[in-house]
Amino acid sequence: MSNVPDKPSIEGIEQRWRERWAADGTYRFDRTKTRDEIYAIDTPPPTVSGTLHIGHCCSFTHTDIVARFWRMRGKEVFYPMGWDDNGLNTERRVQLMLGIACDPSLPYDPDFEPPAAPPKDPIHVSRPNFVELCARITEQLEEAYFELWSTLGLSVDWTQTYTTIGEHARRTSQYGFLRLHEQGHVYRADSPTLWDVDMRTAVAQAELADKEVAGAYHRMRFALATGDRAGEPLYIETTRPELLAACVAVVAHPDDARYQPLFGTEAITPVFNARVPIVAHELADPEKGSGIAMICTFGDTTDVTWWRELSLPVRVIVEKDGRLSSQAPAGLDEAGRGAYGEIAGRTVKQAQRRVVELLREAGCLDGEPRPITHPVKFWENGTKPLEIVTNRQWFIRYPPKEDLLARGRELTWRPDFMRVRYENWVNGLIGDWNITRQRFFGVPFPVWYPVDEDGNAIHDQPILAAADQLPVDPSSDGPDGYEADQRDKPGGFTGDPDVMDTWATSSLTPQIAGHWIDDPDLFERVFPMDLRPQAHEIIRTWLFSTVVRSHFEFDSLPFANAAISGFVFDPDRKKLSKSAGNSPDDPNAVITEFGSDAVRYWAAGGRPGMDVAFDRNQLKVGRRLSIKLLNASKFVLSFGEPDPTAAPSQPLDLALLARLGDVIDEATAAFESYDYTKALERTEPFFWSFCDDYVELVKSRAYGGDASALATLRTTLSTLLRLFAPFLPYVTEEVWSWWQDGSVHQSSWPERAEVAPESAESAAAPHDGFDVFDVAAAVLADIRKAKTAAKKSLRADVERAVVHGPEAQLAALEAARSDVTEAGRVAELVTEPGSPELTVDVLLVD
RNA sequence: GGGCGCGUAGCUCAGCUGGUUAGAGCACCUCCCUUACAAGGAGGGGGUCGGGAGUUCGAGUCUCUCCGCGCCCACCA
Repeated sequence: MSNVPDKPSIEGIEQRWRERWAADGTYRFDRTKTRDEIYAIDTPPPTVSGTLHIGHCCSFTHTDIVARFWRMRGKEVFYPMGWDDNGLNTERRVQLMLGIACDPSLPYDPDFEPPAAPPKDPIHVSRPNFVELCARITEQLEEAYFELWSTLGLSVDWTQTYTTIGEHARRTSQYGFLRLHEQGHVYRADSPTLWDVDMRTAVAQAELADKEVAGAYHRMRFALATGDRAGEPLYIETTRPELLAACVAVVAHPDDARYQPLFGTEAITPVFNARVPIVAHELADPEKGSGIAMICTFGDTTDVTWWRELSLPVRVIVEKDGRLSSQAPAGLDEAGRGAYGEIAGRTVKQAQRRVVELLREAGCLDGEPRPITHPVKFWENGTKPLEIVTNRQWFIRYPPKEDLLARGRELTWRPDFMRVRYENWVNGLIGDWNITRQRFFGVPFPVWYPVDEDGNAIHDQPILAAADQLPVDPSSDGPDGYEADQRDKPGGFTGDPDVMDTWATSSLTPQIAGHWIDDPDLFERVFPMDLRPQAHEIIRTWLFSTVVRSHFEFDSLPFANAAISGFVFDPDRKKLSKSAGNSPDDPNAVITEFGSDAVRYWAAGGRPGMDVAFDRNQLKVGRRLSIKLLNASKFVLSFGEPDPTAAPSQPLDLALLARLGDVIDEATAAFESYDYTKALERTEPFFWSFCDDYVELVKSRAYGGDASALATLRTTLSTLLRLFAPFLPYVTEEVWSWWQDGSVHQSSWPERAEVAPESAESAAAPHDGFDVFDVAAAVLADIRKAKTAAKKSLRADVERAVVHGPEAQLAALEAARSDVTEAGRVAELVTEPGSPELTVDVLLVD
């Protein structure tokens, strides 16, 4: 065929075909299809504030492989792409990249440009400037992602894109909030909240990470104030002496005999001299420290539990900026207030140092602090330990745990054991979902509050935006019924200053991508979706929150299958470096070196849920496979087109096709259970065997124009290209274009019946289970072995080959006799029945 | 502390409901420039399946236990 190049090459095929696919709309979604004809994917919107690395290529390739399979299988694939540019991570990224910080009190400067290099001290900019710069940075990053995804060959419909900060997402997110409010699932409360003092925002339970940090046990002497033992010392150990002034009680386990007599009496704190009750609670651990702990408002989440369950007073000293408040807390005597004056306004760290000195001076520090390391809660991307402050926050009330667990069981997890992560998380839920962030680059709450005559916001009478106003920014838009100049005035209104956490929006990705609020017809065609591909570390956030929102809004799962991908490690089993650019795992560099198909081949080796090692070997193998496909295809096509009426008839050909039929069945079954790796593992060895054995065996007939051979070669090639197409979209498309019309990616997935009709199968395996192909290939291999052992070329002539073996195998060999003698250059082939094993004696011509 | 996963040739991995001498690719060694491909081809050596115990006629494959690695969760005094 004339379209076959003389020297086929994989260089540059990415650019050529991605342009062609874009021009042809090869992956365009046809929305006229109905739900049962559609395969819809809730694509993970990558965090564009992150850095591209080869790990991204891995999991996104997995999804694309699955998408391509279902498309060929006849489904209309809905494959959108989002960019997660919303939220705290983006802000942090932008602050670091540009060296800026947001100060909402500053006026907008339309001419502000950040310096080329980030300055040492951050430049303070207005909120509009800050948001603008966030948008600018994310756009640049999104472009880089788009380039990479396109080059990698993701069959995304690029007309179906969204960003989690874009207008459509904001509107959907705000509408979702209003719906929750309407249904009573959301409430506002003043509550102790985990707080990042650097970013100055609340952080949700789902965003926590423990870090092991150095600390020290300080053994402090309290004094008993009441009861029989008044005046005696009481020793309490703490890692946070700076919170001593916030101590509201001391607590021991109710069964702890050492402290039972003290319950109900009071103690006096050292230095600050506050009287605090001695209480009992089963969360107190007799094994830790001295077995009796001080309860502070608030040192950790256990303090919150104690404070809540024991109805203790509040004595907060840590402010939102991580410094101690200027006002001494209640309950201190005059000396105590004096002591507090020395730590007021200091950072937590400075305060700790000073409190220890004060303790020592007062003789209340028993011994020296004992250094330890212990786990401390951080925001997962933060650098300072979280503090707990009280603040007014919006919460989503979780559905009952039983309902959530039932949803988890209803969902098909791939692999199944990932369900446990979800169940662990659900079972460990504490409190409700705080969706409030005191940040700027996020979706604002569509809420205002009336301002009373004294100028105070009335927080329990929120004014909600109307659905048709959305999206609103309450800091610039006003509520219906008010004039703009009434903002922040007595009798006027004020906007809710906060934004929603990123998951409050990301939990709506099916609704955003499927256009729930503005295209119900589309939404009905794609929801609930078929597939949610995602990483396991965000089961507790993204997957969980999406299930919650769908449960509330639709009383259903948001998707039927969750395909959970593993991590990518570098060859030393360490996590991949995050540095982009010149690192060895920079995806663009890897693609340039090996080709997109090779990267996809490597990625395809990672089963759902399994960690994947970054392995240049596999990339090399993938590249080799791609090149082999080009060359083998060129060779097969070089024999010319068979007569249209030609059908495979020779036993060897029928045997090959029967085996191909098996491969189709296995690959199809594997794909249907999302085991794309197995599908590839079945196809690949068949292909190599086809090249090394079958093609060698039929060369002679093919050169002679034998119709059976030519038909078999072409049928097999067509089938192989389609079996490989989900994995190697470029090279298969390239070859397909040489001799077929249209795109291989729009062709149909092969079926056994096309290659191996029943009649042919029975003809192919007539020899007691020994098929002709196996035997012919085995004999050929023995002949090659003899030539190699004799250090001869494979073209060396064989004078005589004697094949010993069971009659059934020899009969199978007879069916392909001339193919074997031609391929092996055997002058005389003799069969000797009787041996239990197939062996070949080869006599070479000198 | 609880849970999940993993531990098979130097490396990356297959080995289904237990059953003949444990497989593949890469790497390594030897050979072959053969008219699809030398960024190729043909062949070869190499593992007692993390350790131990058990069930069984028989275990890489089931049970228990220990060791190592990774991850998730957990109330940080």
